[in-house]
Amino acid sequence: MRQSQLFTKARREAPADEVSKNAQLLVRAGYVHKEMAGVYSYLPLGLRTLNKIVQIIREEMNAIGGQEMVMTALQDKDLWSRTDRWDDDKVDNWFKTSFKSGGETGLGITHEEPLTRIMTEHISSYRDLPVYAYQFQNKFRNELRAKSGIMRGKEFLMKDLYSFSRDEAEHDAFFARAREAYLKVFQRLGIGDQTYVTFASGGIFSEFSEEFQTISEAGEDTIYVDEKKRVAVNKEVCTDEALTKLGLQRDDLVEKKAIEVGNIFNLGTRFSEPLGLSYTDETGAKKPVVMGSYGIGPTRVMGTIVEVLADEKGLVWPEAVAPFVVHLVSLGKGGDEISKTSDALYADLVKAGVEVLYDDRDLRAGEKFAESDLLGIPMRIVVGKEAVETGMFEVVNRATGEVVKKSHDEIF
RNA sequence: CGGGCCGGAGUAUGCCGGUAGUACGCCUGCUUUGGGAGCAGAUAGACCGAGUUCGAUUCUCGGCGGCCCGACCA
Repeated sequence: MRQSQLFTKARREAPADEVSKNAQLLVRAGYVHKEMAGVYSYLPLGLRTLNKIVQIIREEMNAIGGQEMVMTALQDKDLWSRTDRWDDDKVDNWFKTSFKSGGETGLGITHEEPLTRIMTEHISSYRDLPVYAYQFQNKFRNELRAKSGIMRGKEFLMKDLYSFSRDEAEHDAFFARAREAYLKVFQRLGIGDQTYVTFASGGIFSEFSEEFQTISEAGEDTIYVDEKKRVAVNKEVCTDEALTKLGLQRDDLVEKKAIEVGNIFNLGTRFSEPLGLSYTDETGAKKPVVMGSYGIGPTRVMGTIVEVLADEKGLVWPEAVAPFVVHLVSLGKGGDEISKTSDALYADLVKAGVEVLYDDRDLRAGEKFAESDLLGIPMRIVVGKEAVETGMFEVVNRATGEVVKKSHDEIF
């Protein structure tokens, strides 16, 4: 798209009320707008990036048999009472409200209960299992303290997948596949090298849950990393006993700060039993369904990518999640030879299906370059006098700063 | 939820118990055009309420809001 048509505007200074790198840069670059503490709107550029993150996760969830759906934000109090997760002294971060007609409701903090109930209408035989269902949906959590920009909000996008299996063995097999899918997701998102499967507290049905932790000073968690085995242990469970169970040596571990970008865990029959989700097996015996849950917060992931990859000049996006692949920067102005050359290249790029943001505005070169650096689009193509005279375009790699000259044909 | 810092224009600030000034930004025009240019013009501000006072942006109290540390984080 033409940048002259983009309604967002980059800012030179960071807003006074943001401290985190991700929020400062995303606000400056016009990707997000802060509505309140921990509550952000996603503007055109930000939404493009968020949607790319979502699409990568979607593809990997589909690849392991996930079926996409979407559930309601408004929650049924009675349902949550049945699993004892409605009362404020049990779960303290509900946003609760009431119906005009009477009765209470709350905005969804997670979706085990409604999905389990839905499944009771569709699962009754071993032949109906296993089932894997997921959604992307805004979650609402009344956090006492929002922090770290878009990484810990009160309203945030979440991908939550739930698995429904016949028994622990079937669950374990899927769990392993989900782990691999998650690793693939983070690899594709450009933070794979910094992201570790991390053992964390597991709850009642398994010894450990597995977190996906991305090394960053901006992280809230402390983990101990075994670089060779590419696994880590969350500080909260890092006892000698646990290390023995996991086959890790304390001497091999390095302490790091990290951001939790995903979490997968075994739910056992915690929800299926109280909500009556069971099936009849081959012998005619009735058994509770074994469940698991698998979360990734796309908005948190977006903030994490900024924290990990941005530099002093601004955002740096991996190509897979960049709002545009090419930033075409014209140094010409209305109607001159440079702008004609730029217009032609823009038209060719669009025709070739390249996602290109075209800076066709009449601004000075320095301002355009500074803003281009801030936006973080991976490839910048500069059209100046030289391009008109020699037919060679300057192609700049945002991440490395590397500059190469390419002809029109070499670009395509 | 415990603790701390803070609240005047988009940002940074000066002065002040007598109703707000500067710089940069933003906007317009002209000039300029390869790393945030110059000139001219314009726009834009005291979080809310109560109290003290002749008078409150300034002092006091109470709200509300923001940030940070901790706690929490299905």
